[in-house]
Amino acid sequence: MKNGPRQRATIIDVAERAGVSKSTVARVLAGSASISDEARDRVLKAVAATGYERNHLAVGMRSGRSGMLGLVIPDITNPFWAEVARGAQDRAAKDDISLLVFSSDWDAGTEATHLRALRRARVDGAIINPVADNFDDLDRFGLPFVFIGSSAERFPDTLSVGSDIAQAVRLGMDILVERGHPAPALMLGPRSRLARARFLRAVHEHCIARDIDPDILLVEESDYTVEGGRKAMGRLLAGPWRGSRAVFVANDLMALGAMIAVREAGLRCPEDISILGFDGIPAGAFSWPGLTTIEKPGRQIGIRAVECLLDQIAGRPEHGRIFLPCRLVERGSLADVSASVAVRTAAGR
Amino acid sequence: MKNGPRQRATIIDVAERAGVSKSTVARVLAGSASISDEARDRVLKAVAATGYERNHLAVGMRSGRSGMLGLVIPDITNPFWAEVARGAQDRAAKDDISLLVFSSDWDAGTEATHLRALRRARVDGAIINPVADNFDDLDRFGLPFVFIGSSAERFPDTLSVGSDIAQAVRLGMDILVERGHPAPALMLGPRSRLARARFLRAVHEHCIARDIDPDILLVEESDYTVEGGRKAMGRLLAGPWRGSRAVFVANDLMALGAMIAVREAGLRCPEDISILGFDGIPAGAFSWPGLTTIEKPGRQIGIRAVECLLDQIAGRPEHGRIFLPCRLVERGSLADVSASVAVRTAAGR
DNA sequence: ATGAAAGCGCTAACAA
DNA sequence: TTGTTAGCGCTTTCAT
Repeated sequence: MKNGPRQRATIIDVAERAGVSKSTVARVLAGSASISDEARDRVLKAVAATGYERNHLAVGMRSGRSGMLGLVIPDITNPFWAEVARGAQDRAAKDDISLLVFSSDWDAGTEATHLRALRRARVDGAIINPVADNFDDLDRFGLPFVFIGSSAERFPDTLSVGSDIAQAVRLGMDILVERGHPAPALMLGPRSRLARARFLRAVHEHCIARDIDPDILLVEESDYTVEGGRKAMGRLLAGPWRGSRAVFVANDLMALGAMIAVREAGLRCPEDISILGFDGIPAGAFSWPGLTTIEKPGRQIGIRAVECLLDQIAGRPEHGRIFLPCRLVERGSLADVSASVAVRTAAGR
Repeated sequence: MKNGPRQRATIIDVAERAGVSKSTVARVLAGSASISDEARDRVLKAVAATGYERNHLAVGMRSGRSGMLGLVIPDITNPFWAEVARGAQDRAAKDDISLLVFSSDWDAGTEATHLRALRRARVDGAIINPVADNFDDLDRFGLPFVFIGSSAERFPDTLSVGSDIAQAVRLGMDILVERGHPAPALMLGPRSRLARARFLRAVHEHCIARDIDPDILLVEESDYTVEGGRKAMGRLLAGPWRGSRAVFVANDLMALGAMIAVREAGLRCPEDISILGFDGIPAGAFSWPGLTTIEKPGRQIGIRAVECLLDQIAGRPEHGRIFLPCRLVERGSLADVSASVAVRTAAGR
């Protein structure tokens, strides 16, 4: 049990050993041109010999650039956000930038605390999934930042990277129609969430384009959890049901819950009820049947967010709002009744 | 799109505004006792008025404490490691410490790069799941650190926090016996992994204690992935099978794969084959049947690792190696055949 | 091409 | 109790 620190070499040690001045060493390290080969050589050797490693704290202090970025997401334990974090990490590492990662738990107070920590740590910028309704600290935040995720929509004037929900919904409705479910039931999140409105709007747009009355769609509401999805599906199953037996669920966790409810009701998915999810969480691959879903580009969001932030910090032209396309992941939860839809509808309860 | 930085107040601004010296401000900020109420009052007011926030870079530079810790795990996208990260984050936040998180992808080179980044960032210490076989940089690492996870076992002389695999295996074998599967098949990870040996050793110890010949246990080998587990289960199903039809799988991903293979073979879990997993990943809750498994205390590991590291940094008595107990999570993948084991065995293929 | 020196924001002696 | 001062390790003029 001896793992302890040691005295670290500074630029002065290197300078002494190389027989040059601090400034020369700094120049070599910075890759400056005006350096004699001989000097550079001796400095490099001295660096190797002393095991010198630049002190980023000192650099940051002098230059005003800490070489760190902050990432504030709701919960690193949530697979989607973990993907985002991973993308951000990888992209940042490319530029030799470190990431300070925080989980806000969807709590405005916690978020505020984390943002303060980021400011004190003097990160060069931050990527944030905002939870506070009114980000009034926004102006006072005093740091370059980029918003990510659907909650960023509350701030249309702010740089942000998110998934293209409208495109995703279109993708979902299209495959549903193709499989013979032109009027699926909808299982949405809580009214308070902005993503819900956006989801619903996209569905309406689709319906209108297809000449379907959006109001004939059954709508059930839940809370984005497995248990919530289970209960909501129970309600759906207990009520009247028009059209083909398919549900477009606004999040995978609820979809998984819905699947359980179907089984509990003695029915089968997809034979009796088709389920289409939304998110692309890994667990969807292991359910039975596998969950057909729309996958959000989590990793890409992380990557683009870092790039966007870096550009902003460097004063490069800004990007505005970026919406990344989602992808259909076909597994087994969607039945194809396009050939027999009339029959099935008649036979339905 | 106006989110930009601003000029930040320094301790000098505060001092001027309060009409005191820098040192007085610093003292107030540090909570020093020797301060007149009047001075404290004026400083506090000035702090509020200027919106002053301590510059951690500067503090770190002067004091040698950056207030940051490093966390290097294989992959933040892996639910177990995400749990660990979350635990570490939460514990660190309590002490107002920030976490630099890196994913090594089980690659020694990547790990080395990340460790270098941590050193340059002058973190006060690091929590590492070591991937390098020989951590020969260990002495040269030059930072207080704590190892986490099973790979830490390669370094018995080093502070570490991990799960108690022996206890976990005992837990698993006990429930297996209780349910009438005294001699389950074993699905293990690759030979190269240290966790495998430890797992196997614990099984042997159990067997010997129960007077069972360990060699009668069927052993299949795979690679800790879902697909690997699926294939391995296929092999198991194709071969001869002694005793009750139960498999103790050394990781949940493989267990989920095994479940799929069972279904593909036209069999049912748990009626035909019982499966016991190991890890406690969330996806296990959504499979059908739910995966009965042994859950590793991921979050606790993160928490304890930070505490252990902080203690080490502060020079408090060290902890040595810590093994945290695992927990049985009962879902539906384990049949109870204790009453009818003789019959079933006879009926088995 | 190189060195000397100032200073980033803060803490910690040392004086007063 | 308070102020003065000397750096922490580095970058960056400004001279040379």
